[in-house]
Amino acid sequence: MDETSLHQERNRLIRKLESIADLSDEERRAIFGLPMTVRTFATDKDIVREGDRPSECFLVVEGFAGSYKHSGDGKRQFMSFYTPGDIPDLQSLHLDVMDHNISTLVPSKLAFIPHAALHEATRRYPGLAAALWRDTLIDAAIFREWIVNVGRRPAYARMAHLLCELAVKLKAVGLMADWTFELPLTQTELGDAMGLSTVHVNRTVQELRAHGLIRSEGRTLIIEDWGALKKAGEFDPTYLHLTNRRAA
Amino acid sequence: MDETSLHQERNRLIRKLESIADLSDEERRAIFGLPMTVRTFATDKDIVREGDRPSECFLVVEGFAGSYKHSGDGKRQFMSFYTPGDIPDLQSLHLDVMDHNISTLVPSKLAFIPHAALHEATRRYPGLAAALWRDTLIDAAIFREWIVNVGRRPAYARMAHLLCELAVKLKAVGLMADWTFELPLTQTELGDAMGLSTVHVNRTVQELRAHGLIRSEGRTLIIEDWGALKKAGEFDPTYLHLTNRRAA
DNA sequence: CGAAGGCTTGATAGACCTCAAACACAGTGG
DNA sequence: CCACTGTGTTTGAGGTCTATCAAGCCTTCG
Repeated sequence: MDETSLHQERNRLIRKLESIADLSDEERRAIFGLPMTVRTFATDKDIVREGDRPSECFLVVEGFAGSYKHSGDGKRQFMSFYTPGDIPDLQSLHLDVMDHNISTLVPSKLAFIPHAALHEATRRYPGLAAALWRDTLIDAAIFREWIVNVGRRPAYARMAHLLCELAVKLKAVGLMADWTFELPLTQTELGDAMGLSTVHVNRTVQELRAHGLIRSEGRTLIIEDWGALKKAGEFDPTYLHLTNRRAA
Repeated sequence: MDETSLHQERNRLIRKLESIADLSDEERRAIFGLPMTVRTFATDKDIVREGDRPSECFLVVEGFAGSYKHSGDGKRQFMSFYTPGDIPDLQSLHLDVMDHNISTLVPSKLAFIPHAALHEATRRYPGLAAALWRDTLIDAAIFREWIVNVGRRPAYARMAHLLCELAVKLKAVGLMADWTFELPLTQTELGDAMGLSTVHVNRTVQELRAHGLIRSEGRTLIIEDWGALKKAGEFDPTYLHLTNRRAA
C-alpha cells in the first residue's frame, strides 16, 4: 500500500499545488494537517448549486467535475472542468454565494475541507495563502482562455484546444502517460463546454480522427500527433502557469 | 475642490472596494497610504502585454480599459472591460507572466502601485488581502458569465447582457445616473467582446433601439427599459457579488 | 475641405443548429 | 441466455444565424 492510498487526498493536493507553486516543508505539513472528509459521488450529481452558501471547499481526489450554468432557454454551458488535485469551489472562501453549479461527470471521490480550517491555515502560512490565491488566479486565466476559445475559434480549433488543455492539466498531476488519458466526457458535455451542438462535436471529433491527430478507445483518448493538435488548437500553455511544466 | 480631485485615485479604489467588501478604518487608511503614481494614456495604448512581467499593478482612475488576446488568425477577443476603480492586472501580484494584453479604450488616467507595496499591505492587513483576493474572484466570476454569454446566448441577448453588466458595474461606483452612462466603445470593440462581427453588432444594436430598450446620443447610452433589457439579456447580477447593490 | 474612423446597409456565403432516425453498446431482468 | 432498455454515437437533410464582402454615409478633426 503506497502513500497514494494512505493519504491520497493530501498527496493529490500537494502534488497539484507543487505544480503551480513552490511549497516549503512547513507548508506541506500544514496541508497534511488540514481536516478532510472524503465522500464519494455518483455520476452527474450536483455538489454545490447556484445560490448555495458553502461552509467548506472540496478537492477532487478521483474523478472529474465541471462547473456550469444554464442560459435562459435551458442550454447548459460548462465553464470549467476539474481534474484530480483541483479545488473547484475555492472561490467560496471569499464569495459567500455560489453563482454557478458544480457537478460530477463520473463517479468521483471528493475531500471536503471546512472553510474555517482553510482560513486558519492561510492566516498562519502566508505562503500557502499565496499558493491558494494563485490557484484561483489560474482558474481565472483558464476562464479567459475559454472566452477566446468559445468567442473566436471555429469548432475544429476549439475542440483541439480543449483537448490540449486537458492533456497538459492531466499530465501536470501525473494522469497522462504516453499521450494517453481517460476522457470520460460525453460528446454532449464537450459541446456544452464549447458552445457547440452534440452533432457538430461528433463531426468535429471525426475530423480530428480522420486527420490523425487523435484516436479513442472507449473512454481512453490517445493523442497521435501532439504537434498538429497544438497547432490546430493554437495552443500555448502559458495561461496554465505551471511551474514545472512537463508537457509543452 | 473636493476630495475627489485631491485624492481621486485613492477614493476611487476605496469606493470600489467598498462596493464589494466591508473595510475597517484601518484598512481605509492603509489604502490611503499606498504609493501611487498617476499617469495618463491615450486611446488604444497597451498598458501591459502578453509576456510582460509587471512589477506594479495599476488602477483605472478615469477612462476605460479592456483585456484582450488575439486568436491564431488575428481576431481579437476582449475578455473583460475595466471601469474606474478596477485593478485590471491585480492577478500579476501572484502570476508573474502576463497571459493577455490590457489596453486603454479611451484617454485614461491610471494609478500605478508597486507590487512590493501591495504585498506589504496584504501581509499587514489580512482584511485588505481578503478584499483584494475577493476582487480577483469577482473578476473570475465575470469571466465565467462571459463564457456563458459568448457560448450560449444569441447576439441579441448577448448584447443586452453586456449592457446590463456595464450599467450595474458603473452604477456601483457612481458613474451611472438616470439610467445614463458614457459608453465609449466602438461597435467593433463590442463585437470583439462578444465574438460577433461589427456588422452584426450594428444590426443587433439597431434592434435593441427599435424595441425601445436603449437609446444613444453620441457616446452616451440611455437605458430606456431596464426591465426589458434585463429580461432580454437574462441578466442576474448575482455574479457581480456587490455588497451594496443599488442597481438590480 | 479632405481624410480617417466609425456607422449603416445590401447581398451572398458558410458554419453551425435542429430535427429525425439509425446504430452500437452496456446493464438489467425475466 | 437473450430480449429490453437507456445512453451515447453517428448519419442525413434542411434551416438559420452570423460572417464576409463591398460600398455608401456621416461625423470629427486637422
